[in-house]
Amino acid sequence: MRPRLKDVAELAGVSIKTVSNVVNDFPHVSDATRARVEAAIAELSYRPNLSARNLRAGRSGVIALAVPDLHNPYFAELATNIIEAADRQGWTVLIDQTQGDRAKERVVVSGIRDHLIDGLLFSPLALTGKDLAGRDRRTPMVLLGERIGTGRSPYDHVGIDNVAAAREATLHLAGRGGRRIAAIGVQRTAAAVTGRLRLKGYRQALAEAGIPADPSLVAPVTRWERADGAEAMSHLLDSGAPDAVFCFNDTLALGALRTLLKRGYEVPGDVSVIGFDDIQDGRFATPTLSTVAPDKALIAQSAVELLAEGLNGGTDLAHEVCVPHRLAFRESTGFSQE
Amino acid sequence: MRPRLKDVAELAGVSIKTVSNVVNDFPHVSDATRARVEAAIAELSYRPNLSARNLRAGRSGVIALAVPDLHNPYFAELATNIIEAADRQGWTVLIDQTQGDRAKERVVVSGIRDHLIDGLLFSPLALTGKDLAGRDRRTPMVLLGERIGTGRSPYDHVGIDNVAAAREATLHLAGRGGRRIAAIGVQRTAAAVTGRLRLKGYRQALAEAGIPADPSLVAPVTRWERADGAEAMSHLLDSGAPDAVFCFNDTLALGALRTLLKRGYEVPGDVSVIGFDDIQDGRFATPTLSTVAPDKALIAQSAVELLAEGLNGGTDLAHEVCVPHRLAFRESTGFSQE
DNA sequence: CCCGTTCGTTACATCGTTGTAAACTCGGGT
DNA sequence: ACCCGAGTTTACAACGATGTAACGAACGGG
Repeated sequence: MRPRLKDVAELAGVSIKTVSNVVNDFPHVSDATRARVEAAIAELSYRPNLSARNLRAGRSGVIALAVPDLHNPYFAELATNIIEAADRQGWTVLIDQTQGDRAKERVVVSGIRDHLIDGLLFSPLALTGKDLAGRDRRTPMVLLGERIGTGRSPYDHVGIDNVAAAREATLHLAGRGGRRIAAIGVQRTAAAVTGRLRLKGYRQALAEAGIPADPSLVAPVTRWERADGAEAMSHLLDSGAPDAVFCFNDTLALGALRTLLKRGYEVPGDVSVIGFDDIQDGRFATPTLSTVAPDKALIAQSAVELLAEGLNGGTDLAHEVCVPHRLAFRESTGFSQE
Repeated sequence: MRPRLKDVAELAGVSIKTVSNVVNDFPHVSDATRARVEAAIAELSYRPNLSARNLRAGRSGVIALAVPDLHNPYFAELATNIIEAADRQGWTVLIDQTQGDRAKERVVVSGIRDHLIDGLLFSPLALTGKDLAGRDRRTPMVLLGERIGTGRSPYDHVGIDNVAAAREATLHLAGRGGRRIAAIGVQRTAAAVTGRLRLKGYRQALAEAGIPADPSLVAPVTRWERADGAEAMSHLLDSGAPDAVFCFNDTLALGALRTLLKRGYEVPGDVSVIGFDDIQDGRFATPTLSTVAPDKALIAQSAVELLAEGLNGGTDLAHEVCVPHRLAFRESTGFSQE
């Protein structure tokens, strides 16, 4: 059996509470007693039982991160950042994968794990405002990515300015002489908020650059994965090749790149490509991929801080954090460095 | 406050234990009582407190997965598979990132989380047999990837036959006419077992194919990341280009590919490339990357099953599971399909 | 020399759940 | 009418840690 406080206490010849006091670094323990207890702890290699401690404290020291899929490099990188940020707070992160499936996302917000976790970082894809409405608010939650529902949400939220970022990316393509600028990534589902925002930014930029919007240049996809990007690019090429493509994320862009090169187009010679997310893969693709780079470390840090605040009572007002982004210019839009 | 069994019991007018019996689906609860209790549970939206339950049961329903880094697509994909397999067992997975850092790996095996987790799936990079020796064996552990230390290990292990796989990959390159076959991925650190095994397979294949081993074609790296692959490839090209390259993982291969294309080499025309791991990125690289494909789903499934067995007492004998692999032939070695 | 103070240590109750064993209810057999 | 046993329900004691309040010892001041 694992040693308990009681075992240590007996070995050291003191009471259970004194051992507890030593373990928790409480004052008012004489040096002699402390030394004796520490020796006993070492001898038995005692470790506090977290279940018991959590039961007593009403906390578990574990937070959950719910993302669609770790295969997706963006979420894998985000998860890494969040695990690091949580570590600095002394928290352990437990990861839930929802596959962007609405039913699974509902389970996650429903608080199925409420007793196991102190807080939830949630990056939803398919959820609507309604799904959130009935949520039991005893476990704090911070939303990552897009806001959900209309109007004021009672939940903290960390995201980036998608419209502005998409606009800048598109303007960058236009600035390089793009006239037939395609967009890959709109989705049909009602919940695809991010895609709609990026489309909005894309359109704003076209208007600003005085380029007429051509609906045939907006390629829909079902998911945001390489295969979808590849396929969408294929369709675009079949119906009159664009001279620039803004992909709503890097994964789509890598798929598109693949199709372009396979079909003999030069990038950025014939077609420039820019993505979104700044995943590591893009930096080593051929050509290297220009992209919108959100500050992922800051997203993670902010989210964890908001959660900490929510745990300590926090304010009733929901916070909105908008994390800055920058454009990373690489070979796919004619730059050689970075 | 969150409702407890006691609150439900009072509302339903029964004892605490009866509620507990209903919650746990015990027999010998009359239909009338059951209905009354269930109504009370629903009304208060009661959920069992897992800390208390775990304290009582001595289990937590959580297992830990320790990997070097989720950025690394191989581990991200493995993690996904493991989370799914664990889910089927009713377990939640908690992820630790070690960065391949020996100190952090030591912390992981030392059982720092022993009270929080029921078991540990561990994919070590830097650990040696010594580090494992002192481990407290009360929490079962399954090693993923390479075996550690020499001789019989007391731990379950799931891996693949690296020597055979590397041999096959190298023979494939030789079969396509490769004569100057390079290898990228050996590491200097003593703990880099996987690299040594793959090197062994590479050498076996060369011998078998009657190709003299040329030490200048074996490129060392510090880590197994894209940048390292790119740099190693650069050195190889500077000192007399090879006509084929076996990279010890796909990430290295993607980096090498990048360098080759950048410097004007054709793949597979001038140089064939094969990797190891079958990460998704390789399927959409240009050209698509041939690779050794371990059965990741089976690795995950086997590991989780072994852990389950270890938890239920299990046998004292350590299990060795060798999961099959296959070669995926793609464009980087002259195939167009798959 | 006694008392009040401070410091160090202790016993006890408590967190929410479940296993054990005992108690209770009720109908049927004697 | 009474007992028995199957079927239900209950009280109580754990699981291991920690907050509370109280205790004892040592010390200095009056």
